[in-house]
This record gives sequence, C-alpha cells and structure tokens, in this order.
Amino acid sequence: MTPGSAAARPRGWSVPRPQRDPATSAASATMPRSFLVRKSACSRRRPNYSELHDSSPEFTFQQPYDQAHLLAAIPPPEVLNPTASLPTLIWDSLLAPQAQAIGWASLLPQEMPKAVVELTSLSDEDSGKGSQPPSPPSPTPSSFSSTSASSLEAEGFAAFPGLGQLPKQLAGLSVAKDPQSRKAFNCKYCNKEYVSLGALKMHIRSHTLPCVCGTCGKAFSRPWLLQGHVRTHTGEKPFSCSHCSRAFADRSNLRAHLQTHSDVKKYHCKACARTFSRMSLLHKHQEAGCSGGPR
DNA sequence: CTGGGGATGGGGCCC
DNA sequence: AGGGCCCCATCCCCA
Repeated sequence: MTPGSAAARPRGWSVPRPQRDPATSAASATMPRSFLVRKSACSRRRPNYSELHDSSPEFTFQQPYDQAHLLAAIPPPEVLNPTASLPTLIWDSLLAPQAQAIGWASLLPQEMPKAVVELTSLSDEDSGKGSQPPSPPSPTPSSFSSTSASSLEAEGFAAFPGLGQLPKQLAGLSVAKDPQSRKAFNCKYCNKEYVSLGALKMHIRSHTLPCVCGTCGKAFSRPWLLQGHVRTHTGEKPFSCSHCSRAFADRSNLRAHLQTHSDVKKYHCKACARTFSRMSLLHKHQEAGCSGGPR
C-alpha cells in the first residue's frame, strides 16, 4: 500500500463519542470528546517515514555537535536490530546551528525536511533517561511541543543568536481571541484551534513526533503510541481474549475482536438492521449500497 | 462483498 | 502541568 493513500479521504468532523465507559467517567457521557477541533482532510496524513532516512544535504548530522545531541530512543537492547543503528536517534533540531543558515522562519512546516521536523529536542536531563524493557520507557522528550514559546526563547534560543525571533512561529503557539474574548490557541502548523494550551501542546506533538522507535526509526507523537508500535517488533500481545485463545497487542483491537463473539454487534445499519462489529464494516456496508431491507 | 486482524492517530480524563 | 491511559476512529490488508 501507499502510506499516504489514507490521506486522500476527507474525514471531516470528528464523530462525537456517544458514550464513555461509565466506570471511568459519567460526566463525559454527555460531551463529545472531540468537540474541540475540526479535523482537516489532511490532518491525519501519515508521515513518510522513509524520509527519516533521507536526510537532505542541508541537514546532515555533523560532528561534534550532533553527537552531543543524539540520544538513542527507546531501544531495549534485546529488541534492537543490531543492524539498525541509525536515525533511531533524536536530534535537537531547534538548536541546530544549521537552522540559522537555511532560514527557518521562511519555511512552512510542510516544507521543512521531515528529518528535521520530526526529530525533536532533548534536554540534558532527558538524555539521562534510558530504556527499560519490556515496556519502552516514555522518552519524555522536552520537545518544543511541550515547551512554552517563552521558555524556548529563554532557554534554547538564547544560545543561538538569530533564532530568538523565531520560536513562537516554530513552536506553533499563538494566542488568538475569539469574538467573546475567550482565549484560543491556534496551531501554526495546521490552524487548528484549541481552548487550552495543554490541548494545543498535545496536538503539536502530532507534528513534531518526538517519540522515535529505536528499531525502525518510525516516529510517533506519544510514548504509548510508540509502545504499541514496539510490540509489532517484539510480538508482545498482552491483551488476551477471554473467549478464545487469541491475544492482541492493542486493547482496542481486542475490544473489536470481542465483538466477533457477540451475536448482537455494536454498530447497526439503520436501513436494514444488520449489525456489525466495527464501524468500518458498517460504513463499507452502507457504501456498498445497503438494500434497505432486513436480512 | 463481508468479516476480521493489525496498526496507528488523537482528544479527553485521571492521577 | 504533564504523563499515562482510555476509548474511539479509521485505514490497510487479507481471507
């Protein structure tokens, strides 16, 4: 398949989550979980991970600076492919001297080389945190996505004159005001709007992808996403079906699987009353042209 | 066409 | 405030 093909389909608004697990939250049952943001058609584009290895000449890592800012990310030694040495590294792109030379401010995010955009910064204290199998540790990279623009200016950019003017743009932080003068936070990468800085910071991680797989170099926005990915390498499947012997690496997939054991599936076709274990199956069914009659 | 598994993205909640 | 986790959504692939 082509990694980018998924982006071709517009997805529009997030579907409000109908109900949350009552055991975990009762209040949120009345509130859609994705009410904060409208997803653009391209918002779920998949990164071209091959580009992680395709460093353009302007961004080749250089000695000795690069060594000082490289850090092996997540690699439980027994998990690592001995031959996979490479860009499974996190690099502080923001502090890179090369950044000055190429005019960051003039680059739109999508124009930045992926190898730069996706590799994010680590502080000294982060670099001291190692990996702990079996579960990959959270790398807790202090990428700029989790750093305020002001602190970036104060900390990192101070070391590199000339970058000081850029951080707010690069960090994707801007505070806008809506007509009611209520604060809103816009992502400079994609213009999504958030009602809290925390939500925006979380979102920005999806642009910066600070969590990098030590085995294949694939980058993720959050540690637990990486953790799930690492299971594809290790084969770990901690979620077992209580009805059969199947095990799954992902809880959501187990949940979907459990539906297959149920006579009455979760998703109903309103036209023909058929039920499906997955929303995607229901959609396929409808797109295929539901006859409308009961089956 | 259908059903299912695998993989991944992302916002919200809890601690 | 931030990390971890939950849950949902969706895509791709295959049988």
